[in-house]
Amino acid sequence: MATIRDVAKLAGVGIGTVSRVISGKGSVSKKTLDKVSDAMSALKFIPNTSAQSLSSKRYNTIGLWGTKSSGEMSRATLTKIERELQPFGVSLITTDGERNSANHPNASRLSIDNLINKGCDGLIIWGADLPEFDILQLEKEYPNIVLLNNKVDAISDKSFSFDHYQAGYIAGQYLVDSGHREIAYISGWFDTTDANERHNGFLDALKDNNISIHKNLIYRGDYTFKKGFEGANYLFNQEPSFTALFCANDQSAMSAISALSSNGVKIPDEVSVLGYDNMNISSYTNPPLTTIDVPVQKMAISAVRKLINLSYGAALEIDYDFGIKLIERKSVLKLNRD
Amino acid sequence: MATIRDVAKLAGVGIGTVSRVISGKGSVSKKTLDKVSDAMSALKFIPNTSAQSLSSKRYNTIGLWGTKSSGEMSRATLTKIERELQPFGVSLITTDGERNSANHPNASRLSIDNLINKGCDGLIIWGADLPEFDILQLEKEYPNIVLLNNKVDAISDKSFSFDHYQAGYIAGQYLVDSGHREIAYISGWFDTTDANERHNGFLDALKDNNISIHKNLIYRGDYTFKKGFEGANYLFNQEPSFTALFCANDQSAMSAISALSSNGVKIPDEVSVLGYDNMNISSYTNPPLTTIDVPVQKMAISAVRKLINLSYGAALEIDYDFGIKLIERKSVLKLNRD
DNA sequence: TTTATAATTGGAAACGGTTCCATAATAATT
DNA sequence: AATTATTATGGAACCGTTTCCAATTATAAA
Repeated sequence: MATIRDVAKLAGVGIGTVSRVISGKGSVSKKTLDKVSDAMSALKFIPNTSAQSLSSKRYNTIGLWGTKSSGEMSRATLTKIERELQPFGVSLITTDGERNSANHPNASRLSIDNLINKGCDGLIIWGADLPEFDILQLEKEYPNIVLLNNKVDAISDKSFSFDHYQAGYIAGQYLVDSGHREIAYISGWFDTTDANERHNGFLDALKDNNISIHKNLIYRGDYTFKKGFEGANYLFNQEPSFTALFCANDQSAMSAISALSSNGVKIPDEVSVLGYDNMNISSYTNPPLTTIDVPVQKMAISAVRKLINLSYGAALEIDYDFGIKLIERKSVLKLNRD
Repeated sequence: MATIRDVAKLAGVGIGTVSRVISGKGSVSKKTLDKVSDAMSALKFIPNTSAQSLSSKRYNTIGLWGTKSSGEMSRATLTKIERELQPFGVSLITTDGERNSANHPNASRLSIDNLINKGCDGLIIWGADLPEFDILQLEKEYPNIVLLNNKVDAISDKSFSFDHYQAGYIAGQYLVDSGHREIAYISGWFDTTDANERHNGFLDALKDNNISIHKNLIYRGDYTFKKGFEGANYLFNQEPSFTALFCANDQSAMSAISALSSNGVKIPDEVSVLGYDNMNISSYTNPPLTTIDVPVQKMAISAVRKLINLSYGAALEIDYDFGIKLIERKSVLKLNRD
């Protein structure tokens, strides 16, 4: 591997000049620039990143910290993030982070520190696993962070999240507006704030309409296909019966539809199903799934852009507004249409 | 940030000793080890990775190179890979690689070089985008690579792939054995070798049974839900009719089932559907999907382990055998059972 | 006790860049 | 032409480790 000194020698210039050529900063005359460029390609010179980072303290890397429970981030979203980074020559280092637990009360922070120590110029904290206090603490020590799918008011400019309460509310209201009164519900986990908000929003909408869900018609799921399937089978055998089913995410909604259908239930004629997320696949279920659109990719993109501004002093435009959209397809029947 | 010299001074030892403590290599007496450890934690010392890499030429990072067309690698698989790496203190850097094209005949190699220059000890080349010649060339210059979902005979010990030809064959044979003669087919893209192998295997199985697919019953898909849906609708309107449909992956199979069902076609009674991949969701379709299991995660894990051996001189056991399994669920009807 | 052997230790040199400052070459101004 | 401002340039010092070797100390053998 050729070094900057080899290049300097071959080009007949000093190492400072070569460095200036590499970085494009500082002034170099056209003539020397050519000489150096030639030498660089003759030697197939490639700057050593470790040396660069060591002396400049810039790592050209950002870290993505998230846990299994951060939610479904598809490869596609990851790719979008990488695409934003690429023009800046920055790469992405991903981690499967730890959650805090009884035995490891600050496992999360430790795994974050680990990531930072790998050499990151900034961090995307994805999901709402980390207690707010810890986030604020972290942000104080290490300001180049950005929250994805989580909101902390004190650093709302670094938060890229979605109003899950409002979205849950809209979901509930939509079922009511469609004339449904007997409503069943397959929930998700309740270990993150966004899950709780969605839950509360949904329930509040019903409450505001003087509707309550019969306790037999609530099934505690975990966002998986499996629990959606099992949940729907469970609910199918419960009393009272119901005309609509809200699922905390599309995955459970899809498998709930399958379960219900295979029990001979006609959807939406006999039971309406409302999902949440708007996954790729949701347009291709039978019937196509009516669902709340959660624009993860948009949020992710905004988050990285903000992080780029923060970490590299760029001035990219940032979008903070992720409107709530209910995508009407065919899985919810309007009972009051006749 | 405390440096190794700060630690050395506080502990009253030389920097070499501190370095030995950090790495755990070389001998250090119990007493000094304690002194140094104390000093390290007192100063919250954390070794600087850039400096370490610069002088040791070890980066503790491996790169994952793949393109959109590499196939569906879920976040779950990525996580599995990270989990294998974690015990070695190695992290993963992912890239959305470029494919070669007319204007950029060696875009792939360039983006790979880019990744290498970021400082990787090894590389996972995921998918079969890269021409075999380029792979061999790359492997010569940079032996720490491993192929995932691709096979190059000359470096079969570094190839972790699945016998797609055989699997395709088994799929075809299964439909025939189940008594199907009128078979339709939604293919995938044909731009990677594995896609072609699967295709050939499937067709050869039919040929060996003297069955040919009517040209109207072949739909060229692209592995997406969308094309699966459109394809099934297309085929539904074709003559002649068919009793079985093979889809090149589960995604298209799922949406094909939806499309067929919404046209009133009973599955599997009227049309059997066979998928390929065995995704998470495939057990929860209606009916549950019969499909070929492609153990991506297993393959990925073996690949990383091999790469760890290669890059860090470990001696992990490697599994090269990824058996082909056809998962019988409910979407294929046995016509000859009566 | 003496000698041979092994374990421990310190620190200079090297890794390959960036930064910064002194100096040289040019250009602009008077 | 002399002076001043600007642009170019070289290279020492530094970033924070690892590596290696010489020197020291402890241990075992004679």
